[in-house]
Amino acid sequence: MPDKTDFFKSVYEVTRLIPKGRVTSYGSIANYIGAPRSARMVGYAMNGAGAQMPMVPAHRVVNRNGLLTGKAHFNDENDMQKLLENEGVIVKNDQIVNFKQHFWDPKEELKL
DNA sequence: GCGTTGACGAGGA
DNA sequence: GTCCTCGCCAACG
Repeated sequence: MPDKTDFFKSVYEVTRLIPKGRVTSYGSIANYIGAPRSARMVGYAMNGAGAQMPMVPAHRVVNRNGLLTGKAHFNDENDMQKLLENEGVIVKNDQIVNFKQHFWDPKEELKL
């Protein structure tokens, strides 16, 4: 019976499970952990992603639009795009190209 | 204790 | 397709 505080922990956990070269959306994560209407909390939880150990690959998490909305929260805005491109994800104008192709849904991939 | 903000998403017009 | 509104709930001032 996870406490409410485990919400953040669950977010970090799922985010770490994102395969290299794949991305997902806050809503998908929220939906997977049982908070389909609390996508904002996922983003808020990501606020401490860089403070986690090991670091949570928050750069693989974008909004449903495929837009790098959280880039501003990284050490350097270019880092997020750079990291994604380094993993094979093409980013153009702060937006992921072929987003649907790189999309990774925990509900579909992890199932259960 | 209260109002505002926010790395979002879904639904309606 | 776009634009607007509401919900969601923790953190901040």
